[in-house]
Amino acid sequence: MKEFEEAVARVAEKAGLPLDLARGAVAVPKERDRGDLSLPCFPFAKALGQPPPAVAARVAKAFAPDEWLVSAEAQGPFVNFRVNRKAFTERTLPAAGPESGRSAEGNGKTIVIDYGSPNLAKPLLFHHLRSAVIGQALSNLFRWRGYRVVGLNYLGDVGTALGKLMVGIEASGEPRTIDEYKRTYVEGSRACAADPAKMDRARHWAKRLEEDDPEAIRHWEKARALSLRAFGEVYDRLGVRHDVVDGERMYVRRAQELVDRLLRDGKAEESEGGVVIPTGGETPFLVRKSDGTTLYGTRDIVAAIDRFERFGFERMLYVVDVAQEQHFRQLFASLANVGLDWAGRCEHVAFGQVLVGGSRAKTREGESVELIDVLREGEKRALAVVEEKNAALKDKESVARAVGTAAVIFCDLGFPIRKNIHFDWDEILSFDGRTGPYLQYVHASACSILRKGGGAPAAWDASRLSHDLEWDLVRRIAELPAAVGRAAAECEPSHLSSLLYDLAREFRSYHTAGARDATLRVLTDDAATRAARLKLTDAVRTTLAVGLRLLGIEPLEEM
RNA sequence: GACCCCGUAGCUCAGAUGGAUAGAGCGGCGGUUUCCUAAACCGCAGGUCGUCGGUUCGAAUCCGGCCGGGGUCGCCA
Repeated sequence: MKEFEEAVARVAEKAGLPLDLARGAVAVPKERDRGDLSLPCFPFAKALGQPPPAVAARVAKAFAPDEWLVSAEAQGPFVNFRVNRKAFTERTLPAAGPESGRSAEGNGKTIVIDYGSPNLAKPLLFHHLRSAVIGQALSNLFRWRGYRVVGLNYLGDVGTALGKLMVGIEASGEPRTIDEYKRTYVEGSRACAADPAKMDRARHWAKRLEEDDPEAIRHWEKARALSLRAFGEVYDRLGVRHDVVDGERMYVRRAQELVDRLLRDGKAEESEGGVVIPTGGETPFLVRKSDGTTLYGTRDIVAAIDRFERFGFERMLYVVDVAQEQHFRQLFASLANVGLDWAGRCEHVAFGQVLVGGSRAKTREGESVELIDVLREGEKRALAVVEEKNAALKDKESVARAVGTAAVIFCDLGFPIRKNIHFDWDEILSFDGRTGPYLQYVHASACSILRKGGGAPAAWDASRLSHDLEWDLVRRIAELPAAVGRAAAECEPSHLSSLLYDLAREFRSYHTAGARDATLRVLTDDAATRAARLKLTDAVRTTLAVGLRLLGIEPLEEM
């Protein structure tokens, strides 16, 4: 909290150190029992011509207790301060409400987030999870910071994959259900792999679709409607929502027009039978193939322009696999090179890949697992645990579904997104340890205490929270706004998930300490202590709930 | 070959702006349930932070070389 850090800086100033340098030096000790705030004195040593320990001693000597700080102790080259716990607690706990971490920093700014990007007529596979879940968390985080967010799903709805589906349709007739579509696609895809003539046929269909051939469009429309329904089932479970659903096909015509215009304006040039945009440092960006058709990258340029015109964004994030880093570097360089001054507003939020047995899961070889199957299996396993642990619970099915989903989501958001994920059923669907279900569990146990204790009291006395375990929790709760801010600023939800896990673990530790020592129980006999502890428990509960919702995980009251 | 990422405990990974004894989870071993949810908690074992060098009062963190792994490198998306 700002006031307390400022108080430390002012002590340093009193000792004759430069105020702005002191402000930047204030830190939180890594070992929390050393103190609440610290001042490493190395930066001042040179300016004052004194060794750091001497500076530290000098600062400690200049200290006098005030309403913010109660003690200062020089320990070697550091000065460690203890804050006025009562004052800090009285500010922290009331702030931990349902609006915790919210800010207005993004007011008036629009951010477009492109996440999901499934392909038509193909099921969502496990590795599609990442873009959707990370993108949704970023949407939530930026909305919480006051931005207007446009969550955009950009469908892969052109290209030879669609052609392969058509080949399947020609062989086995028009599919009626999603499962039939899936089978038809796989059949068509296999046929094309085995027979070059079929592959040509698929390319032919793809071209017809690009040329707005009515029959091709009719198939496309049906495939689109059914696919969206199938995607919707998965997205609903994951809490993934989009504001806009676009697709590549809407840009095919404009892509050709763009290439013509760029050629006329001298922004693009012919090369080896195709057309490229020079990108400076990067490899030239191919925007038209020698057969005259455009590529997805061409459509990406048109899409970016279209989105800028439609939404007037301050920033646009592409939440896409790290393997496409070079593509996006080329894309952004191309946007800049054709003279779009807002090119710098586009960013690639790159996440790691899903590995199966050490190497990348490939969609085409069918190595990956269907996402819906993972979610169903998670629900099944969670239901078995619920039956075992809490058979009397009502609504077991929906709890099990929430728990299974939480496990899957936390695999994506519990660690820095750039890390690869090793696919393993038991790892993905683990409910033990540092997992989504653990966070739900701790939240549920806090809810349980509050139910038994009659909820959070209106009046409470912060000085009753005198135990170190309680102080740890208060400090942790105070970190939420900064964690949310940093998660959004760095597009890194794990800054938030890490804090939630630390908070949950410390609360659980506190909770079980009450089992060994009855004087530490929240629901203790002394009314004033009980009220203060209930307030603390409620702040923990609320902080977990707010954080989990931002991650897209449902906080459960019972499980 | 070029460019990008990565290398921390048996396994999977945390360690923002360089700072005081490098931390979790899983797995292993040993404890804890007449007590607010044991999906938990407490304890123990386990690390030359790939390697060599540099910058610095101080390096897992910054810079360079090397070794090892992954990714990408215009006519797929």
